[in-house]
Amino acid sequence: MAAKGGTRKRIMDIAQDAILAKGFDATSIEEIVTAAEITKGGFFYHFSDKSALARALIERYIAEDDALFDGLIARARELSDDPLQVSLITLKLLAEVLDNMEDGHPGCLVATFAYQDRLFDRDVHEMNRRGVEGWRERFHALFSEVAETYPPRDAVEMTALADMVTCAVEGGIVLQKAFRDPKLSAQQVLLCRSYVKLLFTPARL
Amino acid sequence: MAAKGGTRKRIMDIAQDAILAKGFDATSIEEIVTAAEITKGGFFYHFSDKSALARALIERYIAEDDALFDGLIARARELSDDPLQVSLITLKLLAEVLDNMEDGHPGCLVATFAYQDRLFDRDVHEMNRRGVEGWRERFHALFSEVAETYPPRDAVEMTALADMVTCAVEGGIVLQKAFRDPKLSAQQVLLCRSYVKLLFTPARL
DNA sequence: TGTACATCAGTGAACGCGCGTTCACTGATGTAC
DNA sequence: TGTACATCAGTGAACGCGCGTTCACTGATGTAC
Repeated sequence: MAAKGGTRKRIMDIAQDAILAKGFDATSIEEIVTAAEITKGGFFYHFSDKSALARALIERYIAEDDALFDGLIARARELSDDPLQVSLITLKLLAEVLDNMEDGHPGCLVATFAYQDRLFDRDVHEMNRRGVEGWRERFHALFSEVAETYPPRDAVEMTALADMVTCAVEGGIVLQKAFRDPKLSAQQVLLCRSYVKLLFTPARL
Repeated sequence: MAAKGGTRKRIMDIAQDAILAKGFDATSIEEIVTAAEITKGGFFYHFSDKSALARALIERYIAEDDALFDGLIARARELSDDPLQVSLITLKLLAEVLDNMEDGHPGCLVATFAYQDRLFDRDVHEMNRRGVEGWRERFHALFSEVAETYPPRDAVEMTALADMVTCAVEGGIVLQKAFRDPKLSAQQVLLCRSYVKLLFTPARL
């Protein structure tokens, strides 16, 4: 028997793994409860229906991801005062986090849910949107700060540049799943970092 | 009654739309045949089982995508002899194609299948891998050619740079679905283009 | 300290529905002689 | 030109299985007096 409150978390962990490998609809409650070593009734004690599971998963996923990004940015700010360096360090730290995941990133719930959005209600859509919006805002703030000091060498919208980080991660995960190469998303984040460096570094010779 | 061979294509078109909006498992044969105005028996006349549909879809999707990329690159080569310009024109043309899709890109089958790979057999995995590999090879050839003439301003693997184009499209589609903003993937391709420009353009002052 | 009751975290059996698949059959078109 | 047969592109009914959901019940733990 797991610790208090352990069953709910175990259900969610098992469900998330399966959903990221097969999709939401193809992941049955039957297989979840078998893996969690409970009965179907136990599942419905914790979640009123299957869509309540979806809401709980996306909510948790976004909260964890937000905390991760905030942690990386805070750490980068400890390591430098220069806004460009803070951005570059953040992206390096993000690449390291992705690189250190054994077997690579298991997949982004936001991407899965976005690609299966007909299955979900307005609540889930809204949480998903707020998720990507949160990432956008964080990187937008970072890059805007850089642009105040270092004029960009090409005309680029800071919102699009902020989205580029998310794209590198999301696109990298898709490629990494298709190629079965766990290093790809970290590599793409580093490429994004290289762009930020070239874009903002002043010409010195 | 549709033209000869029309039913099979109609089934595939309807199925692809539904799969890109809900996932493979959640798309039932029942709903496909209803929309195609045939019976279930008719479906099984064209496809031995549901997984044969998956194979046919991914095969067609990759062939169409390959043809699209080859067309864009060929057109860019008509417009310039300079390898850097060919790359930049190709990326601009790609962004225009994405931008001209009303309601945005409906979603990439390779991404859907990659995110639901537990549902499919080795055949589908292999086709998926060859799909992303084809895109990688095309852009790798393009960028390698550029690098021979224009030394890159940052140490970057040409394979990773080639994957960056795919990432911009794939990541852009994920964001565009989450934000419900159809312009996002074209924007990300243009950002990728800006990176290629900065990376290879020689310093002139 | 003992008893009564409430809450928590499930069990286990049952349900109806929709799914993928099979199969005998059919009507229209194409081909051989 | 007419007839016999084959193939194509499906129809329509039936199947068994697994799915999400419900519900009456249970044993362990917590709280009130």
